[in-house]
Amino acid sequence: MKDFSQKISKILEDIIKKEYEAVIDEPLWEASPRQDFGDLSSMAALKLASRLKQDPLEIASNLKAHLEEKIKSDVEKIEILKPGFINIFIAKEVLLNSLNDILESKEKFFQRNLKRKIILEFLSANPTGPLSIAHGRQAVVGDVVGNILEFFGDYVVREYYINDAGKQLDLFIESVKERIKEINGEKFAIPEGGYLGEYVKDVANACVSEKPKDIREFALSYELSLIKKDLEQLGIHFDNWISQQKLIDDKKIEKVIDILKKKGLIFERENAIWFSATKFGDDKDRVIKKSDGELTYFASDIAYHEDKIERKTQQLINLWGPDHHGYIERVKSAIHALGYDKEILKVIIIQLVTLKTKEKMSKRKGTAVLLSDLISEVGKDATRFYYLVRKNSSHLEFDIDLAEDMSFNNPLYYVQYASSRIESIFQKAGIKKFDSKHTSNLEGNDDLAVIRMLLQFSYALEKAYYSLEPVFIIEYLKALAAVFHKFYETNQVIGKDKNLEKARLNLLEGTRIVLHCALNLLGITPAKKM
RNA sequence: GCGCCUGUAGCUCAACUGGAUAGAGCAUCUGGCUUCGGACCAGAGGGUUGCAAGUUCAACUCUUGCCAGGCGCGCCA
Repeated sequence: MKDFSQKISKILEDIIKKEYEAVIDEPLWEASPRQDFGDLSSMAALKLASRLKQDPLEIASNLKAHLEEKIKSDVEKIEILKPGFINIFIAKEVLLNSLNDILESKEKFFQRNLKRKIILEFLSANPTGPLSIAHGRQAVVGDVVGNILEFFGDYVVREYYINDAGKQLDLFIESVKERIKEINGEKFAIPEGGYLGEYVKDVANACVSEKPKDIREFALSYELSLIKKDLEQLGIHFDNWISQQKLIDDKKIEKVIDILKKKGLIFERENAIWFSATKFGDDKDRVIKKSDGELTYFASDIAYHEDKIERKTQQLINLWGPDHHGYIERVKSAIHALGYDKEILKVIIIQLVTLKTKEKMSKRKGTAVLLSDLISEVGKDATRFYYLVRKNSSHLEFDIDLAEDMSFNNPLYYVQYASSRIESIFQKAGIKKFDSKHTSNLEGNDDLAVIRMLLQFSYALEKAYYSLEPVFIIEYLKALAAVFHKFYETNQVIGKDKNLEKARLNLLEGTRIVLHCALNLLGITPAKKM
């Protein structure tokens, strides 16, 4: 079917080239793989019509004639509707062959081999406290985006940038030191703007019992280990942990400042060193070295991005919180100034997360709602699933009651229930192997509807891949589960007709393959029993 | 003041980047269990897509101006 879709776009291109090329100066559509072939042919007719100021119906019927000639055997019928839409109905044989292809190649049927090297930086939360529910969304979305990219064959490096230099960490360490004094019964005072959360006392207590030589180092690794523990709970793994302090120690920042200086993009004002960001599209010039001689966060971020690009990377993807959107142009202008294409960096802003049922959470005094509390409340799979149900740019309201609801109101259960039903039938049928020769016995509308839905997975993946929006996988899973439940309701699998039974077991196996593939991409374990 | 996100059915959200009668779930109402798991399925009602103009064969989608909510505009990170 993937081939079938490509076949049709190829044929359309050829027809257009032959018949209409003289009047078209630019390509009709970009080679965007995001549409199915029906839309593609309709678009061709409608867009041609608007370019040529001709009747779209006429163009559509011309295209139809050519298509019918080229792909007669693959198509049941082609129809033309009102303004100029072309509907292509795939022949049964093509559908059945596709199912057999899925049975044979499993998830490889849907994979690609794109082989871009991508550095995916996400989360990068300050190591000054436990992860919040907002961090959780960034972590899960980042992880799943990575899975989707890898599924299409990209080489993905998952990277966490540790802000272990600068004022925020200093303040945190000061706060810890004051808490240690408190534990030791000494006079103490949390500094202005310092950290007041209960968790600061946990670190302080650990310091008192472990007596580390370097409190700063100890507290930092203590917090990082808490973060890693939360991530482990969610099944998330980072390939690289990049230390900001190390970039400073390695003189990487001096290096990029030198480059910029040679380009005449650095100037001094009010005892500080500035970068002329406005020359590259930013709305203000930015400080790189403060008047007290310290480097800014921005300065090390320039060095960090330069470092990432220098690692022979074709694409940088950063996931940031909504408070960083003003920061995008700043970093891009620096990338541009260093002589790279600023489009190498793609930033995804992950919008805020709120809780619908806040009272349920076992909130610890003085802290925001923690990711770890959420995970222990609803579990890994539900946490991951509900973090993905909205577009990245939309606010997410996490409904804990719904996530815990053991009923069909809960879309995750709806999806998992489909998985359990399939497993249950397999068990009852005692099936071990699937033979594609039986597939030809499928003929009912419901059977074919399931196959069509299986093939739609390609388009869900395309959309998710090119938009970097995992939500399309979720939407697809819900649609697949709905089609399956509908099939299940009116069609018996195990029955007297053994040939049909074997054919339908093949159909269920195809469904299982796709279901598992989609759930695995989301990092959710498919249910066998519920 | 400037920038970003959001506004669609009573509620929570879709709508494949300008396409076909704006669709799902919840809630409401109706029907279906001697059937592989009813944690399901079939059906009904419910809309001036925040408001107002504009662009064209076609606008939830693009442009402009308003209205409402959220966030950001540091020599913080």
